Parts: sequence; C-alpha cells; structure tokens
Amino acid sequence: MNPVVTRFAPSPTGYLHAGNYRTAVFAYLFAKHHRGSFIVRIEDTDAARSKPEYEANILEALAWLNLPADATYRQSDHRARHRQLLEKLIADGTAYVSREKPQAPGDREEVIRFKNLGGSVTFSDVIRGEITTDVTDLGDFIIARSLDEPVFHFAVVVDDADERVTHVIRGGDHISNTARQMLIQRALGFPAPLYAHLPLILDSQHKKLGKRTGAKALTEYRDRGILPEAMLNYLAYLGWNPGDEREYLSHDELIEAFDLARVQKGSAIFDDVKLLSVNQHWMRQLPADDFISRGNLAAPDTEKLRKIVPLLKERARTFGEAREMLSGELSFLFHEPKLDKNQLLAKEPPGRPGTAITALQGLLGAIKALSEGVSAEALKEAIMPLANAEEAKGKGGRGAVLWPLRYALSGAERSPDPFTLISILGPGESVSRIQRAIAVASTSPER
RNA sequence: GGCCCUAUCGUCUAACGGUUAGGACGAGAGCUUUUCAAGCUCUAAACCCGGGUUCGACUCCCGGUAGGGUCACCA
Repeated sequence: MNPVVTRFAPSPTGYLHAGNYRTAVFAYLFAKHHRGSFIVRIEDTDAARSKPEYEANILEALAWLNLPADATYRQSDHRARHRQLLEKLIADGTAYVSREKPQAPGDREEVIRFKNLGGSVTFSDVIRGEITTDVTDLGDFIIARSLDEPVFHFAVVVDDADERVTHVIRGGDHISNTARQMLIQRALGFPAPLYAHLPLILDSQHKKLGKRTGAKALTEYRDRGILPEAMLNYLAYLGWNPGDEREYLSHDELIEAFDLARVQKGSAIFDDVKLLSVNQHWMRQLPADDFISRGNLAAPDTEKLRKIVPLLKERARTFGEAREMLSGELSFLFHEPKLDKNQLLAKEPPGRPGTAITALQGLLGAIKALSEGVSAEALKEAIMPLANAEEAKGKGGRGAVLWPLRYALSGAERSPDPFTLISILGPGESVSRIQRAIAVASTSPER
C-alpha cells in the first residue's frame, strides 16, 4: 500500500476564501490521519494573472492555520517536464498543434489540442460514488497555449502523477474537469489517483463562495482576532463531523478523527455567527498570559490587564472585540470615569433623598478594611449584608446601595458587578472613586 | 439551455429499515439576591413533494420540484 499523498493546489490569482481553505484542511487532515504527506502546489500556470502577493498571502494563511506542508513548490518549476510530455503527446499523435484564428484578446494563433476520441469516462468518487461523463462534446480541448505554457488540466495531471499523489481532494466544482484530466492521464500512461470531490461552501446567498460574493481572504479573520485553532475547528466541521457529539476538536484531535467517509455530500453555508462562538470557546481555553499575547492586548496597566482577562473571556467573541472593550466600554478600569449626578442617584428610593450618599459612606468603611488582592466572592460576602440591611428597610434597597456603588466605580450604566470591579481596581482606587462620587452626590443641584 | 451533483430545525449536522427524529450555533422564556455579560434550566424549530419496495421507511428505488456546480487559450 502506497503512502497517502494529498495536495492543495491553489492558484495565486487572488485571495483565497474560506471554502478554498476548507479544502486544504480536509486534504491535510486526511493525509496526516494516514501518516502520509501533504503537498502545497502553487498553480501559477497562468503567468499573466498570478501575483507574488497572492502567493505570499496563501502561504501565510496556511501557516497561520497550522497546516504545514511536507513540500511546497510552484507548478512553473516543472516547466521542462511539462514541455517534455507535451512533445511526447504530439509525437504520439494524441495531441497536435493547431493553427486557428484568435477569438478573444490574448488568444494565440497556435495552440496545442488533445485529440479527443470521444466516448465516456467513469470514475468512482470517494465521496459521491460513481460518476460518468460523456466526453464527446468536449471536443479537442486545449492542453497548452504553447510548449512552455501548459494549461491547468495538463499540468495538474503531470504533477499529480510525478508527486505520486494518491488522493486528489478538491472542490466539487472540479467534478466536470475530472473526465478530461483522466483522458490526458491515460494518454500519458499515468495511473489514476483516487478522487474526492468536496461539497462546496456557499455564502449566505447560497452561492458558491467567490471573489465577488463577499468572500474574504482568510487572513482577514486572523486580523479580526479569530484564533487559528477556532478557524481550523470550524472549517473542519463544515461538511464533516466526527460522528459523535463533540463540537470542539483540537488540531491533533481532528487528525485523529478525520475520515473522508463522513464527509457530507451536500454543500454547506458559511456561518460567521457560528464561527464566532467556536472562536469564543477557544479563546476561553487560553491561560491569561497567552490570552493577552495572542490577542495583542495592550493597556496602560499590565497588572490590571491580567485581572481583566476573565471579563474579556466572558464578553468578547474575538480579540478584535476584546481590544475594543479595553479602549471602550471597559476603559473606565484604567481611567477615572466622569460621573453624572443623576445617574448616581438614579436608584434612590422615592422620598428618601440622601440614601446614596449614606450608602457610599457606609461602603467606604467596609472597603477600607479590605486588603489588596481580595477576591470578588469575599467582597460580595462583605458588602451584601449592607445591601440586605437596606433591603430590609424597603423594596429596592439593595439597588439603592449596589447601584451607586457600581456607578461610582464605573461611571457606566452597564458594567461588570461592583464586587468584580473592586477586586480589579483594588481597595485604594475603589475608595478614591467612591469618595469622588460622594463629592459629586453632595453637589447642590444646578440650574 | 446541455451535462453533472445535492436535498433532516433559520444554520452546521446525528440517524446508516423499527428513535418521543438527537446535538451544536442562533432565537425565545425563566432562574441566578442592582445593571450588563457569563452561567444554569426550559421552550419553539426539520425529515422537499409524489409514487413504489417492505410487516415497517428520514433511511432503498423511480419520477417530480428546488438548489447548486460546470460548460475558457482561468484555475
């Protein structure tokens, strides 16, 4: 039994989208599951459209996704080999040089065509079973623009054979290409690899993901703060599942579990929202230091930032969101907030002015007694009795204590609970914020 | 249009002739002794249609319908 060899063969003529990378993921997982090798072949046969920046982006994305290749090369590196086999086919009479009138700009006056005898070609797709194509209406199709410019179909067949590729795992949009490629293959005397045509990934409009339907370069997800392990996990689960009810698999677990037999036949829609939830799961797995470094998080106070990580873990679905929170809704943790008197007093029971000030003063004493580093739970235990005592005086009393406290600390209508805030700010900072709030509350009404 | 492929909750999917059709994301509700978030509990939500085959079909076959792919001197 030959060792398994798969390949991912992108053309560097644009940024690749998630669907393309899903193909890479499957090819990689399948190869590694069978302890085989995974080849990345840059299909740059279209010299006019291929761009180094696209190639760089593809390689970058593959590295980010953690899909290391056992070999990486450009198809154009094999030009001599392609030429040699093209000449062979022409000598054989299975291909011929054809002089014709250019139909479109860029067309050559001389191309190389494959002599197609017609009939039908049948192959057994690993995922879809037997597929038969009538090859007659293909006519004598073009296999090269010149001896040094083979067309995709020809180069693919030669390279797959030379690289001993055992499983051609590619998108379902190649199904109709398979027959003509097999024709070339036979003419060249090469063995046929096994073909596995993956279902396509569709966008929210149910169209094939493509450059003009809003498909994004994968690196954009990275830049938004999506974790590669989350993207890998999500991509692997698009059109495949391990057969049990696990939802989150690591790189190694995916390799272990992957099986072409469980690949879906129908196409799937790429769902950003689901990706986000998978990402949040993997973000939450990260230790605080990794969370900060991998998320490129920065804040004025590093020590404080570490304490905020749990907050970020429960609120942010991407690191992009986490960064926004640090400079936005959670920025009050680093800078004293502006306080609005009306907000501060918003939960005072009707008819009992001054409760907020009294409550804050009472809390001051309790908080001063605390030491640095006390937990939110301990804080809660220390403070809740005060709130409960107030509740005993009337419904809503807890709010009368807790709201001004939380607002004094945060200056925000919405924020994490006050106990958590104090544990992050520390007793010293908390006390000074409360004192400021008392001062604001004591201000005589304006107007 | 020709050819090809596909078809389970809104989405990703489980089921491989016998289940109250399961899970996840999302949605809704409630509970968590202030707000937000998280968490927990609960709820709604699907077998495309029609014929067969069978004691019995989401599962097998045929037809229809719908969706998608492909018909390049791009890959």
